[in-house]
Amino acid sequence: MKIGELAKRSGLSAHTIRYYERIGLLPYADRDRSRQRDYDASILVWIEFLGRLKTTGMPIREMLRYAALRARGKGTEAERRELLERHREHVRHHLAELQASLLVLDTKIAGYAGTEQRMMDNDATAHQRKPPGTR
Amino acid sequence: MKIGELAKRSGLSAHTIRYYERIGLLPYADRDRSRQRDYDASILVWIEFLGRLKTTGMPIREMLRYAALRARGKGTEAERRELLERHREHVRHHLAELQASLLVLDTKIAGYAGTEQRMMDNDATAHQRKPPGTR
DNA sequence: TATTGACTTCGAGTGCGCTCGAACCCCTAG
DNA sequence: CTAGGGGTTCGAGCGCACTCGAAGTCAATA
Repeated sequence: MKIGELAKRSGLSAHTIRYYERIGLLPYADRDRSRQRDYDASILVWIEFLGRLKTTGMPIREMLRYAALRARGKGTEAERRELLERHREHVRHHLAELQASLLVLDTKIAGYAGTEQRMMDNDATAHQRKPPGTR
Repeated sequence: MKIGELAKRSGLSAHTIRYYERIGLLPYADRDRSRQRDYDASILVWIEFLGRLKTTGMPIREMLRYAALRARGKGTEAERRELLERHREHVRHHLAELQASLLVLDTKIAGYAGTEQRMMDNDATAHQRKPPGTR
């Protein structure tokens, strides 16, 4: 598979794939006789996993640490697991925050729904202090 | 309340507060006789809500649209509600993705836990195609 | 043989959301 | 009266994760 095909299949752009290889997120790809990258389908599994890490907010720095351990192969399993477990905690935390904020959003929206015809003004522009005497 | 105090209470830096005012996320603050910003505690409510929007991934551009409607005051409730409802959909979507990825993470971690002494190698470095003849 | 189009490397540019430093001002306490 | 510790404006710089363009190579097709 050449880079264009992999781009289509992975959803990454060819530019991004080269960038990922450059920084070490993707292993250096074999080249064919004309120096073009030639991929095995198995790379898609790795790219998809990277996508999961990205979706869950892992910075590239951290992915690189994981990728490096992975490239070193056997004997790094415990470290990889720890890295992933730490990350999982971040994700759980973020998830909880998101859920809490979603509730706030729901409340706010419900407030607007109530305002629709009643104009209860739950959200006035009343930040500028104007106690008698100021200004 | 001066900017330093507000910074402490809101968790934003004074630099960030000024930046937010500059771009229009925070209303232009009244100044005292020596041209220093003087805040009413009610601004904290708004900052906290901005934090929710930020936590849930709303870009500043969008927050600005909301802030502008809010500043216009009455008559913009329906628009504000719509904006928030659209955002809520984004959040729900993101939440779902996060949950799915969390499951993947769990599975992966469980795989490593199993590998701990057994070395099942669920994650080999086998991307470089090497069918007999290549290279 | 000529053209087409996907590939190559390299380095510069982009958008986002801050973050910081410089140079200056003003009030209060010692 | 002086020193300190706030504050002010302004514009430049930063870290992240791409994204793009230029200039060139290569192989398959008309």
